[in-house]
Amino acid sequence: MPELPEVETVANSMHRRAAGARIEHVWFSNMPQTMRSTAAEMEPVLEGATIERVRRVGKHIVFDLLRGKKRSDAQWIVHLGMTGRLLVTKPEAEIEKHTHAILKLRDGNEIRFVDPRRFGKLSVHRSEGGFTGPGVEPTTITAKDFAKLFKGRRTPVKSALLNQKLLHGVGNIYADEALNRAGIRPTRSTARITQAEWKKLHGALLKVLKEAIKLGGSSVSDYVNADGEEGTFQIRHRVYMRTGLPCFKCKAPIARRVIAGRSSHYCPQCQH
DNA sequence: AGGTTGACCTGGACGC
DNA sequence: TGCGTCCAGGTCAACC
Repeated sequence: MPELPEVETVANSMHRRAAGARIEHVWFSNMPQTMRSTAAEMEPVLEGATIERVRRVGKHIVFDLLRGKKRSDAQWIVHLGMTGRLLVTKPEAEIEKHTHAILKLRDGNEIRFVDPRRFGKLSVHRSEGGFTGPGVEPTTITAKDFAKLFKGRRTPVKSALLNQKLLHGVGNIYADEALNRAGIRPTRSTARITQAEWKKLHGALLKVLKEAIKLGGSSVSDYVNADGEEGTFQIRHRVYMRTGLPCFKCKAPIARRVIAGRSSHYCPQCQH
């Protein structure tokens, strides 16, 4: 499900519902692949802590915690993978298949992590400055720094956009949508993109991400926010999952090609 | 060192 | 109805 706009929507809705709540008890499924930290590492960090803030960093959801009145030295990090959902529910709500974590809150609600494909990850993070993510934030980077990020690389621009160590937060949908709006083919080498095109791509990416955040993200199959509500940006998709359908601008059929193992959608006439 | 591929998972859609 | 194939919002380790 989750790229920057979806993760931001989940983090914000989770913050609204759970900020200030105290965690009384936690439970984790017996699925070691989902736990980047062990249950034994996470339990003492979470139990008895108060949720100070929930926010997005890249594609990660960061829980800032309080121990009494003091900031905890540890943060709880949730990565939704492909199909992860982080929900606030009443305790009597049916426990769905593939539930991997339940946090019981003092206010009576529960935070639940549900993830059928188990590509999601739960972990504890400890460091001086807190969790900063693998790369740079696409929403705040300047056009100049954006172009600099990709300098000296020889890879399809699509692969570069998906590289979380450079920009973090951009995934398959928004990479395709930004490239379409900038008129650049996903197969183009980063080495042969002009300054003017970098500027255009930066602008297009920013615009697409902002608009998607405003619409609560894209619900393609099963993505929902912490309140179980779907996003609506999928109705604005111009290329993603529109293979063979006519381009909205020129009517040419949208093409699909696999780049870096991910299907990439583009207009063969509008994107060069 | 940087770039690409396949593995990790479940489940839904589609063809026969 | 069922079975086989392909595909899906993401990362990693293992190769070139």
